Amino acid sequence: MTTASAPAPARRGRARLRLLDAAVDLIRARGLHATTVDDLCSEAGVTKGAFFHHFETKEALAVAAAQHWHETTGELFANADYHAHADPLDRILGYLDLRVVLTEGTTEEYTCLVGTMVQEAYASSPAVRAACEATIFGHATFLEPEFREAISRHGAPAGVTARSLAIHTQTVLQGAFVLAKASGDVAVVLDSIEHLRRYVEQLFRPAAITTTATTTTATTKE
Amino acid sequence: MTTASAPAPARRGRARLRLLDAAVDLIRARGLHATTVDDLCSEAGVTKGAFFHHFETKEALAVAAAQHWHETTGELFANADYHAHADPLDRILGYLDLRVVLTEGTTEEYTCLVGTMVQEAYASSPAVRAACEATIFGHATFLEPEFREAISRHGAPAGVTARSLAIHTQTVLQGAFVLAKASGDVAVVLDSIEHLRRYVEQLFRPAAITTTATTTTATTKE
DNA sequence: GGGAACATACCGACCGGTCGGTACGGCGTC
DNA sequence: GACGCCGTACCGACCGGTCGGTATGTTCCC
Repeated sequence: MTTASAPAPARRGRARLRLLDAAVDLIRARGLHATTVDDLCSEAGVTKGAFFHHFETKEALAVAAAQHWHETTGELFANADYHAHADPLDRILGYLDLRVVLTEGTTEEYTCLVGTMVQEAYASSPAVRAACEATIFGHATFLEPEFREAISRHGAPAGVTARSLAIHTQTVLQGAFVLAKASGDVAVVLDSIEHLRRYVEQLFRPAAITTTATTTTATTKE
Repeated sequence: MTTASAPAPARRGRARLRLLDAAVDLIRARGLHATTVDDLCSEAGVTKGAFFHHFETKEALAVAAAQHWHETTGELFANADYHAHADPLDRILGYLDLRVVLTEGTTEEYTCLVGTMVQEAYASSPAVRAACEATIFGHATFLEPEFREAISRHGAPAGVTARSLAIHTQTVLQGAFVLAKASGDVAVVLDSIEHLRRYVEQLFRPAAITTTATTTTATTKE
């Protein structure tokens, strides 16, 4: 067999990654408990033997999937081009714009793996809970410097900290995913991001928001 | 055995309600799929025969539990005394104060049943999803008149509707529950409610918020 | 006495996990 | 450079237990 030829699928050595990708897809759609090991194996195109060769238990796969999710999504946001803005507020709004773009596709495609998993596992699996916590709050930490710089540049009301704002951003997104799953409509995500954007702008650029204004920026429906 | 004496628990005739209460407790702690019918029966102190006498399937119990949750929590908010405020903004802030008070207890005691269930069931069970949607958005509808009156009295930026604000309030709460489960700390709920309160105040009473002020209202930690 | 409200025993499917075995690639040896 | 060797990756049949659901009583109340 050739060493680096193109068309050969080279299946061997990829079972772990295929299982992690399958886990991200299936768990987001069905939840952790409803996703069986056999489901994951058939979705990944591997056998049960391969599964338990790479992961000691199903719980261990869930932990690894959370880390995998953290790495892949972290890479996505780290490479985004909204970081180019000079004003930290523009970077924050650019982040929210990116979150809007990322709502393309079906519900199970744009919602968050760890937000789904932690609701099921927070009380039953300390390892999964900790992995989800690390992912969510790690992402908040990633966003924190932008808020810190925005506060030092534009000021902020008493009690408003960069960390708290970064976490609140994740709160709004996770909550929006819950309501999107309940309604089957992505519009609620876009609406809540819009409210969050308005809150941030009011905090750091209060002149831009005019109460009872007639500015034609209504993109949300209803 | 006496017919209607006081200390007798009068167990007969209450299996359905006991099962619904058990479902609220167990599903919030373990999730829907991880909660078995046997778990529910032993928690409720009834047998499997009673379970399937009252509910055709486990899914039917989940739907009924969502409705039961809707009724009991709806009663709680309908009877709350924040409705006495004359200014609709005060009623909204009073609602948020009540949500803060309701975070007493453990995580599984203050989090939301339907927010937990819908994450697992939105794709697999249309009936459960619809029941959760009705509960969440029904509660938003309950809150909507306050925002409508606040807008008509105080004005609002373009694109800000009463329904969207009521839904956004539920978004923040549901998201806060997700992060509270991930961190095991209720503080994130209080912090996000504080941000939401600040957003609402900025919308309807902008003079109250002073950027870079030194007002000593810092109740959140960190 | 008849029907609603339970209780008890049980079933078949399924699920997480095990285990003996196989395919493959690299590496030292002569 | 062919060969033997070994460790890793992977296979798939199988097992013990669990789960949702059923069938068949039994009890209570009108």
